[in-house]
Amino acid sequence: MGATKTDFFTERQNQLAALAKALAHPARIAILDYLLKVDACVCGDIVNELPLAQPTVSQHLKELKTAGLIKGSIEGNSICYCINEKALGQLQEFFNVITTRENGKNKCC
Amino acid sequence: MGATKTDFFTERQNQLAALAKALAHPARIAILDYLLKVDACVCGDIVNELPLAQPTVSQHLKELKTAGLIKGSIEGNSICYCINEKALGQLQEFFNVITTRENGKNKCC
DNA sequence: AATATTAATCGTAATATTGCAATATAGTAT
DNA sequence: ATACTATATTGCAATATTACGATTAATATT
Repeated sequence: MGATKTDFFTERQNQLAALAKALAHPARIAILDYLLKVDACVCGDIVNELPLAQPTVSQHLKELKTAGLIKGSIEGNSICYCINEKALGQLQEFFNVITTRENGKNKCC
Repeated sequence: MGATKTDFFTERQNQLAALAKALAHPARIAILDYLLKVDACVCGDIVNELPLAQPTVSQHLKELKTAGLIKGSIEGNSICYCINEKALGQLQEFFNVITTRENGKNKCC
């Protein structure tokens, strides 16, 4: 097998999982870290920041973009990347549900 | 290849990626949803809630437990699972960094 | 003790991800 | 036009994930 049974889960569950999957690699966390650090758009020097070859970085950027976590716009012959803040709302909302819940509601553990 | 180059990233980046990976499947989101809904430990009726076979669910539970997102304690001949609220602090903190940032800092996009 | 219940583990097939060399594409500059 | 620069795509090998049947281990019930 190996194929996720997406049909049996809700749209929201699949969407949350997809967002989490986009974050599920240290290189992609590192890319987001970098975009946050420079606090602005960045035109392609991400490759120099990472210990990975250019095609690999390009692939990770594509996954982040597909998931909606970053945006990219063409700027001459380079490309300008930046964080897409709005796209993170769903994930943050999910965490808020968990952490705003009162502690100690569990009957065991 | 297929093997992630964890050595080249920071401890924090690897840890965040590992947490995200644990969330990166709709079944595991569904398990967390269910644990939040019943707001308590649940002894194995998670299998009945999901469209997956018992060994598959057991495997997903193991991943969530390894990542620290849930806890499990033995209760007779069944096992009691519940959310581990504390373990989510890191992920939430990461999102806070992103969303507390002022909007409009991007020069393009 | 014999049987049932609950959940983990093993083995394995199908599929997905990771990483990179090689190549392609598209814009810039000379 | 030619060469250069920046990024994407392709193809492929190594590895990881997903799913489940079969089995196992442990406790409960009769």
